[in-house]
Amino acid sequence: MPIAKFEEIRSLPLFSGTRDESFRALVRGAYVQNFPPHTELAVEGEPADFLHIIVSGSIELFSQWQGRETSMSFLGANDTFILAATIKDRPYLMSARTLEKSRVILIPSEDIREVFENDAEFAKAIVIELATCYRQAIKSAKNIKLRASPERVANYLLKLRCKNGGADCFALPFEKRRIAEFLGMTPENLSRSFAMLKSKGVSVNGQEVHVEDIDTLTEFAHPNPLIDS
Amino acid sequence: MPIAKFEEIRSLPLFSGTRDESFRALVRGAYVQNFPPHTELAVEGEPADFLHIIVSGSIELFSQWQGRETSMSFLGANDTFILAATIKDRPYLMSARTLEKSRVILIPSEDIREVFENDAEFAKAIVIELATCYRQAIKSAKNIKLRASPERVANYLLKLRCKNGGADCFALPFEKRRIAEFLGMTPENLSRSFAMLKSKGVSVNGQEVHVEDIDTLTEFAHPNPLIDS
DNA sequence: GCGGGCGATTGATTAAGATCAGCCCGATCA
DNA sequence: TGATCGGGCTGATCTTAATCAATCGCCCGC
Repeated sequence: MPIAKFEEIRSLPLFSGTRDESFRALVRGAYVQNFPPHTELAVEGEPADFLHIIVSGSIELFSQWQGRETSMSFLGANDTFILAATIKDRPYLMSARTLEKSRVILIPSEDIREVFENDAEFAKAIVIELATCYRQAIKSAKNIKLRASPERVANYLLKLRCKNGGADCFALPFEKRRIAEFLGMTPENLSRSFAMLKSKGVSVNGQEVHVEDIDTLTEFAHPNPLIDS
Repeated sequence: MPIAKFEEIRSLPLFSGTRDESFRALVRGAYVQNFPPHTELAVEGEPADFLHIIVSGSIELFSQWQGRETSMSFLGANDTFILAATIKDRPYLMSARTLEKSRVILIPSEDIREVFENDAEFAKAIVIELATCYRQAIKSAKNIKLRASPERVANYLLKLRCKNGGADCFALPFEKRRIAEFLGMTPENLSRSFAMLKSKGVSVNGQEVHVEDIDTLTEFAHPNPLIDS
């Protein structure tokens, strides 16, 4: 594996404090892999053999039950999954698939657990990462349980706008049907939500979003840092 | 604070590995408090000044948005909250209230963070605890997003039965309206779900649940370890 | 023992969202 | 260039769940 790639990983919050020795132990058994779009990298229920770190591309975490499917989250460069399963040595709770061509580092779970035992700094970094994931999961649950679907869509658009530096014009990052699943609704209803949000100062054409009246949209969405971070 | 109480706490997974010195540092600033039923111990949005550990009683974590409220989880003896906020030094994402008379230990967040920095064993224990909470949150989200409400009720009853050692007769642990909120439905619909589950071999009278046909109930519920643990 | 209050239940109604079906449009490819 | 396929849109319909309203039953205090 190219040294340069590891230097990049080394600087991630998860590894920045680890001892050189520990980092080398992690790297030793690790490998990088390229995946084409729409490839399953992990299947829920299977043992967590590797911690995954995304170098580039984007990945969807999703779950299934009785033939139904729901999107749990979208991940991008430098994100990791699925840490909790690795640490606890328990099966994955979610499946993972690439949304586009993606490059992923895989580190054997056993190595992670061993370094975690011996390197206090690494353990602390993991705590921070897990606490962040946990809080994100809580926010997501609040979003689903407390808001109706057009409200979720409105807040999602506000968050996207924020990620795009506050620009009033930006692109949806994924297919609409993925976004719909993530927001806990059908593609049809996402479409209808976009239609009704026209009256709140948003227009969506294909992947392109135009926020024409941020105040009206914000007033409708009632964004809240304890949900939308 | 009575020494005996701390001995009990000392044996919790979260503290069992910590050095004596660290444990003493944690105990030094801690105090125990009794709360009457229906008392708010924490309000979402406020800074996380204390890690809470429940000695006895039961506590509900809940959230509000725009006048709506939802129950996020129920906690009992030896459970802790809200660890992630304490570690990250960020505001609570959920409010907490007692459901009955409860006894709670409060440890200043700063002490937790300091010991966390210096005691690797404590940090590791926190990782385990956080990973468990995270996985629980994911399971809960899957439950809400993938299942219709009578399915959630059925699986909730199966879980209760399991907690009661597999007995076919047991009591609901909380008021029905709390359970309804937790399961993401109205009390009316919880009532209707109970009524429809009669045909699946369950009868609910007041707080008393009677599982008369576990096979039929199970077949309807399709319990799954990746959701119901 | 008698009201009063609250949670639970039940039925009627309304609203929200899912499903189904038909159509459009742009990308792809023969 | 024309055919095909898949994603997305839209309207109609159906299902689910929320809301509203009335009643019941139980606990508690007077």
